[in-house]
Amino acid sequence: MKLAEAKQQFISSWGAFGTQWGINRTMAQIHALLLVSVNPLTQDEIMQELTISRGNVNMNIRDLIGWGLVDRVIIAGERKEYFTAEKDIWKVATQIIKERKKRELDPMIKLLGQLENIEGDKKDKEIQQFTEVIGSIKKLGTHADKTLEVLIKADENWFTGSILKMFK
Amino acid sequence: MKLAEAKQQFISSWGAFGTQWGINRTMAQIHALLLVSVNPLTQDEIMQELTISRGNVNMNIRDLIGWGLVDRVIIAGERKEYFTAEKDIWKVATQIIKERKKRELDPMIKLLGQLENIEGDKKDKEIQQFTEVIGSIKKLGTHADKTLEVLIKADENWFTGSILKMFK
DNA sequence: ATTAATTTTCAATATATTTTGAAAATTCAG
DNA sequence: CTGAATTTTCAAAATATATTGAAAATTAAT
Repeated sequence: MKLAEAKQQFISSWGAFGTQWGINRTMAQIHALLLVSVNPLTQDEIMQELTISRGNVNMNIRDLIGWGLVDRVIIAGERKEYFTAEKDIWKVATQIIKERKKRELDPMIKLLGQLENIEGDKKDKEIQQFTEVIGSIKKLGTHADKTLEVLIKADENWFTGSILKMFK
Repeated sequence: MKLAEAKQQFISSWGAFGTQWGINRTMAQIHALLLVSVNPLTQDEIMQELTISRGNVNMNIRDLIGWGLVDRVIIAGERKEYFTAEKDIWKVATQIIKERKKRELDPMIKLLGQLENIEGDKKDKEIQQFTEVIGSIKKLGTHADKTLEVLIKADENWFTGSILKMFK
């Protein structure tokens, strides 16, 4: 397979993959494009490469920066801003985990905590089952939370082998 | 908080939570409803409870059955079908993991394998970086795949005991 | 075999999400 | 400070996704 074709395929598939996980297709595609670009790109280059509008690039780039996956790069003597993606996949993964945990898991656990205390007869079958289900989801969530916490803090070692240090 | 209110809140939040993870809101809500229902429900009861159409209930119930999260229940002497959800949250979680792995992670790893072999000069910076990025994503994916495989096969001790050891 | 109850399908419709593009805001060189 | 280059915003338009509801198919009782 030729490089250009493979790049296209990767960008397109990464976008589709993201969609299945609740991530905006274009955001995933921009991320993919920056992952396989050796040099930082400008908004115009991204527009051209993916044939999408300026506003779309701008908004999604900002989101990606918010997710900590993309950085602005200032190139001396250049007026335009450039953008680059973290190439160390381990860092990318932990960053995504960290953000989703913060944005979604933590609030869910908090909510479940609020739903645990139900007024009424503790012997009531309905109440019993409800508290049981809520309690166990919360427990599972809390476990996952702690596990991910450790995972994020762990160093790259368990992700066996050395990756991509050359591009940093 | 009253039970009815808490149920409502749980169903609604579970729906919103699902949405963030690429799961149809209604499907998540039906699942939540069945999770907190002591007895199996009919399509009509689900329609009423969530104020959604018959077709919607039917399609999403079928999806949920496809995900292995909901079962048809035959009640002797009753013409209508009843539906119930697995209440053991550990089983629910492993089932979801298993399905998403099969439906999404495995195909992605397969694709990455195909993108790894690029024609051309192996010394070319573009080609080098591309193969490096694809390779490392594939490696991470494979690692996650294996980890989840073990997780799925493990019994509930993972949940109650300490999953954390693995990453230390 | 008939028919009433129930489930399933799917084209049409409604809703939610994403994208555009031009105007406004900002930045910075001269 | 001025104004051209660049970035940002956001209402309107386009697209994608979910939902409806009635007709068709299936099921099971008589």
